[in-house]
Amino acid sequence: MLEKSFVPAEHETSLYDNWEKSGAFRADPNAPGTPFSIMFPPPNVTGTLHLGHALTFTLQDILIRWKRQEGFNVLWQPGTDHAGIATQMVVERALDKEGVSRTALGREGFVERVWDWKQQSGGEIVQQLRKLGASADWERERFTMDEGLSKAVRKVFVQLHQEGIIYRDRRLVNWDPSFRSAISDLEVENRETRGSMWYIRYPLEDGRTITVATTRPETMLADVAVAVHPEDERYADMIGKLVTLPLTGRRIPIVADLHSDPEKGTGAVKITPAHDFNDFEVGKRHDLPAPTMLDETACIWLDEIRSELQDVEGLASIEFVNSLAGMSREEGRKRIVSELERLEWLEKIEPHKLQVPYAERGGAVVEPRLTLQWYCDAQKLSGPAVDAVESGKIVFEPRQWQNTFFAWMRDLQPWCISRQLWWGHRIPAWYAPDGSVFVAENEAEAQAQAGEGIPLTQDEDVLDTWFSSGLWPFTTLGWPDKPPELARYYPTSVLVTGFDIIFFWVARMMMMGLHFMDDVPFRTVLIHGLVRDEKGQKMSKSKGNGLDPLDLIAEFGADATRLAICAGTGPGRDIKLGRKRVEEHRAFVTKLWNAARFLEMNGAAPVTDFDPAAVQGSLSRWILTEANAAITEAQQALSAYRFDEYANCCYRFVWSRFCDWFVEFSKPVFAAENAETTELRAVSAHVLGLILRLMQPVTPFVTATLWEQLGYAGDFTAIQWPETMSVQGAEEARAELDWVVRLISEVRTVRSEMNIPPAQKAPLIFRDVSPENLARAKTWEEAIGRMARVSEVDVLSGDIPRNAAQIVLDEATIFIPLEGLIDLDAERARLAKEISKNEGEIVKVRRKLDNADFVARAKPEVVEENRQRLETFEHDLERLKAALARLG
RNA sequence: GGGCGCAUAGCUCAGCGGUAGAGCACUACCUUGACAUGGUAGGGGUCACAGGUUCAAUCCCUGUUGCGCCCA
Repeated sequence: MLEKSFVPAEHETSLYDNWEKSGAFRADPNAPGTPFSIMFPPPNVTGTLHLGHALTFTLQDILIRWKRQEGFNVLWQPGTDHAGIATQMVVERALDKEGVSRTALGREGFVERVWDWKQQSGGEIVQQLRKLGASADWERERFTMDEGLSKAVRKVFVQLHQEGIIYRDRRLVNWDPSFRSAISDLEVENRETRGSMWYIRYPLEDGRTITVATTRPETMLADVAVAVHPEDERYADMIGKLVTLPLTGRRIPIVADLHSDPEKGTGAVKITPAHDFNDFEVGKRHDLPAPTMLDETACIWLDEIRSELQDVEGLASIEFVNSLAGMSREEGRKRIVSELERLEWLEKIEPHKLQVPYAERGGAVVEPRLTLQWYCDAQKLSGPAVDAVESGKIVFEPRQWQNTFFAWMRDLQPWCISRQLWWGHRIPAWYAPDGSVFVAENEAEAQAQAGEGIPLTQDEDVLDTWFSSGLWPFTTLGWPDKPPELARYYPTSVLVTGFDIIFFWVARMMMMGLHFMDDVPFRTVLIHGLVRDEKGQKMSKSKGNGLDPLDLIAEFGADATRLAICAGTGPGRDIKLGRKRVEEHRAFVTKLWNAARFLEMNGAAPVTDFDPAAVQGSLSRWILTEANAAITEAQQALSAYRFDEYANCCYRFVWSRFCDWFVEFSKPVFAAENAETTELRAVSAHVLGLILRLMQPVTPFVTATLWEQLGYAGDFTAIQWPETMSVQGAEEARAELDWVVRLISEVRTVRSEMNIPPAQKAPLIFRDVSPENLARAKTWEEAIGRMARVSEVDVLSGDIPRNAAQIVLDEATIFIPLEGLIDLDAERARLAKEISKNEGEIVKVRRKLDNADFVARAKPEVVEENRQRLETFEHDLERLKAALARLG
């Protein structure tokens, strides 16, 4: 006997453990079946489960479980990435607490500590994903720093280097002065900030001055030119002249460059190539030097400008500039501005809004910095990826996201892949004392290239984490070896991820996959939205509006959490989620549980060899037909990645059909104990089984619990997706039950509107009823009686009852005599309302049909449909009017 | 500044060239034997605004407004 209610916490853990132990999630490349594979978007190894994970992994699990049921050879490949910066931060922070510094520990010792950390507390998230029910093949779990994946990374690096796609270059990068590392331009977030525009006068040698406007006055220490627009008449005769830079006394030229916007500021801008991306380009165009004046921590650093410092009375002072050394950029700015003010070279300060680059991780203000780094020429890899999307080999779902992809791919910048960190894949490049570089998969090969006896040192830097993530779809499958799973599961079927990761990861997997595997990494890219709170705000720790999915699971169950996510996931749309939403969906789990309990109490149990085609009863035939429709709809919804429709379809069938009508209609049959009862027990058990199978992808726990406790045959993890059944007399059964449903609904409505207490039963007296419909009413008399509070079903003989409510249902008029109970005025008002509704419709339909253009041009079936509607309305109207007339 | 998306019931969202829908919330009634995490019924919408195309527009096109996101 099932418990009174389903308590998820009592079942989830043991169910999941059993599934995992039994190997239910295991992929077998040697087994038959069309492959269906999904790669985990690897979460950070430092990560803990948040709702964004819950969303993406729930959707993936739904697809995976569904495809498993459909008999595909399924692989869901799990794993985590090593998250270079994040992990290094976590471990450094732990070391801080012990009073140990990273540098004191040394590189080897530190990396060892990171591995220790990973062993102990890394990968918490993969445990949490189990709580969600994620049915990944955990035996295949991979980590981007695994030996196999690391080997692949080295191989890829070496090959791309040989192909000239990876190279070393000295150019500006986004530099995080707090981590002291280069970061990707994708990891920089530009925030609009209120700042100032400083107007500084630079003196020409002829006594004139030119005023430059800048948002970064401190970088003037490294100015190498002033640029004006070539067509700006104000400055035309200054081009080519020299100005003396205040503070440093350096003499720099005024150059003409299109970069200067005459509309902005004064139209004259200072050029600091080593500290601004635009200025860097200007510097290249005019062959200007690019001295740096900030060190790796963004403090003022004079080594590269010291030699040119000069004292100029009232303008420049070596002593002053020297006093700035080692100051933070913020402090340096203050000192420089006040010195300029003191010397009267500062013209004015205006409030100004500007974009300030912040590091997404850590939040430091990013500084452009001129360094030597490794780059990947992504542009050379991009062609095939763009082709793959254009030709439809890769399909974005929803499709519009391909535009975002194209826009980024068209404007690809060289990808800086080196990071000044210790945790990550160390760059496989070795240097000889003379500076020559040897790129090889290991030191021995590098040594062979360099020649014996040449001392080599390996590059200190590591690779961007996304470099290894980009290889994920094939390195997790064993590449560069060629194990069977690589051929079997690559290309993968669907990639599921949020739109925020299209550039970072999706595009890079495409480029790498196509280059090294010569085939796309996945066929479909399913892009979903972000999870927001109930008010539509982005969830974040600082706002404190975050919701822990583990709390939701603990309180409402994993099934309810998954249902809420599934039902709320419209195509490509953000999903608003709160506790209340999850609570609502728990009600559905409960409803299903109770329906199953009812059937169990009434002796319904699975029957082996049950044959839907042999079913006789019309109620049974009807519910089987409805089940067929639900199966088809669910199938279509999932095929189209319409998770909302899939959930909706489950709701409609289980709640609005199965529970609301089928279960209610079956009560008298169960009570009767006859041949029909036996059949109905088998049918209801069968349909419940279909429901469990239909809903397994979204609510695996409650469905499995019911499956096992009610004694359904076979291992739940191996159950199949339901197929539609052939049902005899489906149309007749549907016509019959639909009529009874309409009758009950009408009677209920009338009684409710007349305020007739439910305890007061009343007969139904039919007039002008067809023999067929009368027979239906008689067959279902007991159910009609209970559900519509009807005492008996009769045919009118003799006079029309006085003081009766009247219902028009198809050909029949039905009287509900309620002498003394109904308010005749209310009944008149009700009928009048019905009449006016009908009349309104008739006017609308007539207007159409009277329009010659409509009849001539509209599709014939539309015209016919409207004629039918008119007929029905007129027919009902006539009877309703007669009913009203009878009341006097 | 460029691009994209959204605007439908109080809320969250489906829909879509021809009858405007669901869930929640709300109102009334119901402790009837699966379920009060429930049942029954009901109210509630110029489908943002203005043009256009069409026999017909919530739906397609153009513009406007408001909101959100991405890129510069």
